Amino acid sequence: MELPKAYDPKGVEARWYRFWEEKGYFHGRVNPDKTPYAIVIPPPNVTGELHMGHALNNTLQDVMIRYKRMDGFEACWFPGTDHASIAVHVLIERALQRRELDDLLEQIGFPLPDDDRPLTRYDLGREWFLKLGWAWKERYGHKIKEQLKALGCSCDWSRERFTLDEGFSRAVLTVFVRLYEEGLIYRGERLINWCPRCRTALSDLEVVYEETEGKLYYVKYPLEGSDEALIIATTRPETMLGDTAVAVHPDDERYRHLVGRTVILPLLNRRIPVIADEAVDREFGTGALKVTPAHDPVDFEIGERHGLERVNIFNPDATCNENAGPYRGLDRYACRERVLEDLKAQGLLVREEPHRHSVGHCQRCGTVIEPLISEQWFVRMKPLAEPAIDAVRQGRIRFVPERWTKIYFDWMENIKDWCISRQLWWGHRIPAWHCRDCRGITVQLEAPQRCRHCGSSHIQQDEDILDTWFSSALWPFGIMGWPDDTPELHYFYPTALLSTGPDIIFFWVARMIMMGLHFLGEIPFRDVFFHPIITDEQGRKMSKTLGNVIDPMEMREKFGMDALRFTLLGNTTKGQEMRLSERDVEGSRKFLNKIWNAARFALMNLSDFRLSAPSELEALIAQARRLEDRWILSRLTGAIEQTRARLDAYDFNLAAEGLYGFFWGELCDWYLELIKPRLAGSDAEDRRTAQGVLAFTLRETLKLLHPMVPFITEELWQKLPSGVRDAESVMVAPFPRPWPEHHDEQAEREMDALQQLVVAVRTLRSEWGVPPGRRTRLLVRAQSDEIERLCREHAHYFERLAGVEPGGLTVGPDVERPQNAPRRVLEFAEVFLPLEGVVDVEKQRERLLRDLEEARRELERVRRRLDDPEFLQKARKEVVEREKARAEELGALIARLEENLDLLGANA
RNA sequence: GGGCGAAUAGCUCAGUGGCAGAGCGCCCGCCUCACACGCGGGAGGUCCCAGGUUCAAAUCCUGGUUCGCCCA
Repeated sequence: MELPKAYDPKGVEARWYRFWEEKGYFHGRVNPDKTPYAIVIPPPNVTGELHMGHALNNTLQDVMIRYKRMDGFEACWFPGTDHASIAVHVLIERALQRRELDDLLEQIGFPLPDDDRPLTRYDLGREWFLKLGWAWKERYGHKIKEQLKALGCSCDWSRERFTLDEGFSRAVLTVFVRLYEEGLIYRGERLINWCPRCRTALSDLEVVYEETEGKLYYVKYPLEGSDEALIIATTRPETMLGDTAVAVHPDDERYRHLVGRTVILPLLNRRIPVIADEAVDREFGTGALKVTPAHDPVDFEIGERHGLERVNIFNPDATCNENAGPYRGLDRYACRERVLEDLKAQGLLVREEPHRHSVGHCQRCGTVIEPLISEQWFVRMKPLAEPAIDAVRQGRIRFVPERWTKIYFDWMENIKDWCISRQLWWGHRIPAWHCRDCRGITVQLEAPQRCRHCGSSHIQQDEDILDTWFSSALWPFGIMGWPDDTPELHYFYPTALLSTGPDIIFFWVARMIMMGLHFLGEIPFRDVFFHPIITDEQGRKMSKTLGNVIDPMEMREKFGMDALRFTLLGNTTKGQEMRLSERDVEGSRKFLNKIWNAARFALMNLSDFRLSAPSELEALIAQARRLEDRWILSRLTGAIEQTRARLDAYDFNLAAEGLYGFFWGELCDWYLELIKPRLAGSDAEDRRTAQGVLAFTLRETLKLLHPMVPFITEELWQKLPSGVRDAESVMVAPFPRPWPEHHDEQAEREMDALQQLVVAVRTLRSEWGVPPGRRTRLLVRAQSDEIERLCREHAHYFERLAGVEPGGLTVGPDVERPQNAPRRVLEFAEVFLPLEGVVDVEKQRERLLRDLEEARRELERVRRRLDDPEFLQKARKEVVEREKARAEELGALIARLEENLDLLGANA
């Protein structure tokens, strides 16, 4: 069988994905004979495209699910997408404004205006907008799914869900109704975060604060019936139009006499009281605070405590309303300018100074948030949070890396009620009906005919929809068919793992835990893995505006998806940041090419290798006696143990690096090189043994690698001689288990010594400029019989790997150094490489001196330890023994180095 | 303002009490019959700083410096 010289992933990937899918390997069944292992995907936004964060997170999940599937679990990865209410609104509304959606609008039959003026969602109205949303989803919603497939994700697509689907929506509404009935959802007037662009309320989490260069304005508020005035400091002078008090700290001597007096609010000439409240920061500004309960969270609370009036001065789009008097109709920033001008004109603006402060912005559209009094729906979080805290505290749910648990506790223990209503359309409409007659609210699953309280038929459904995260919180069980009592829920819930970015620990992870515990009485997942955030080489977040985005699909095009996957895995540490560069992906491609070529070499040498059954293979390797065979099998079983342990601990980088090192550094660099003569040789039995060990090692290694690099491993698997394969696809082959009988410490020790000797010879050759083709003799002065025997028995190693001529090895305890033979001194042996021609004595002396110095330094350190009675007394016995042995070795090494230096002077 | 984390080779990072590591990059030599996406060899370190604990500290503790993230 002839394979191309280089691995070309094009075509391979799509072909095998289709193969797996058609075989039904991705499907997870309710199967009582097996232990379930389930993962639910963090649902990507339906209109989104695969970015590097998706690629990372879904690679991690795919690795785990493939690993567990191969390892005998009933694995099921539940996929789906999220309707992403606000994100979709922002996208669609922006496109409407640019009139980029006219074809879709036409398609759904919306009567387009004749001109090309920008459209808003209000031009369409709710019904048309929803139609447009679905049409949009139809057109773009498949993209991300196709990209996940390109990534290799082995999701059970037969279980795919969309959060706005009928079934899932029922789960969402059911949860709403039940929480309402339990008193855990209420409606009330509160100060909320308002996005004037999206024209909706937001939860606290959806506000991102940014440090902004602003100004602090000092404004005079005259005292009634006096020439005196209080000076307040504010960053938002326009909100003074809504002031209903001025507050000072009760212990502030400067102002104590003013408490209870009245000041005249400038511009509007409203009389407002001076009050005392402990919330006032005496150090800030003048220590006197203007109080605007309707537009500031702190002021709101002060207002609550003092029964102050709440004057809302803004419309939903952040223009001023009638309460702003003469400023009515102005945008909030224009209003600020006018207020400042007017204050200045009246001599009430004392001064202004630069001031850095943080300003809240809408997470989705970036508009500055307006704190606003408004009637909204809230979830009472405390009762839900308590069991969720316990679940993590008791270790029923484990966070990896562990440090995130503290962050979780901090947030959960100070949790605030959650504003869940949104004044948007794309989402789950709140199942509440308001009665026009009695003002009562009827909350139920199906649309009622009459008000539950007064029986009136004048009822109207609440206009608002639910926060997208409200539905996401139900994902782990909603995806399994809840509220119906499905077999999937019994079998796959709780899931084994949730993998996600730490940026949504509160948004999503915490809320899933709360909802899962509340509605199913059980945690939604046992482990939560928080992966690092991907940045560019300089540690900057990837963003379109910065232009530093690395596109996964482009990487696939250039290097293949396996290369991208392997790169991501190799960089998945337990840190919080992952710097990614295209160069890394290129490096992974080289590894894949290495795999390809090693397999190519193996397959070329296995073309005549026939087996009746895989069991015959195991019998064959069981009798392998040669050192390199025993060694590679021992290393293989070590790699198996290690890979399992590392994957189980979510040490993805270590798992990837470990396999990289085993495959390249051991299998390719040493084993393949060592068996070449046997494969080409005439000893049929020996050849067959080598073939067997090779076939076995390759087969098991492909399995080990498969979860990480599924495509290339399947491609190669299918080329294995048929008797070697123990499954029709590597994806369903049994994941390797360590073979204790393959553990062979002696083989590893011996091989290590031989490797050191070979490297020593190679180093000499390289340093002395011996041409690669030139063969030499080699003399080894062995420290022990064991080493002597080892060298004698494996003389062919030196011939094969170190350019030693056949029969050119001399080994013994007292081998004399020939003239003009550079040497290398190891701890257990000395090697001499006789070279014809002139040897550079100086070069040789330098090298020996350097080694000698290092050895002396090291011995000094070891001696200091051994001379210390406390060390001898307190250190563990094996440590002391090791140090003693080491001192001896080093002593011998130094003696030999010194002797060699003397000889150099004497006979060179 | 509060919290969390990081600092180790030129770069990206592993290493968590007992001999300082990997990949990439760099330098030297090679198309050696799987692979130049390769092979062989090499150079390169104040493990951020200062104290402390310990027989022993890159590793544990305290303080500091710088950077990153989260919360208010």
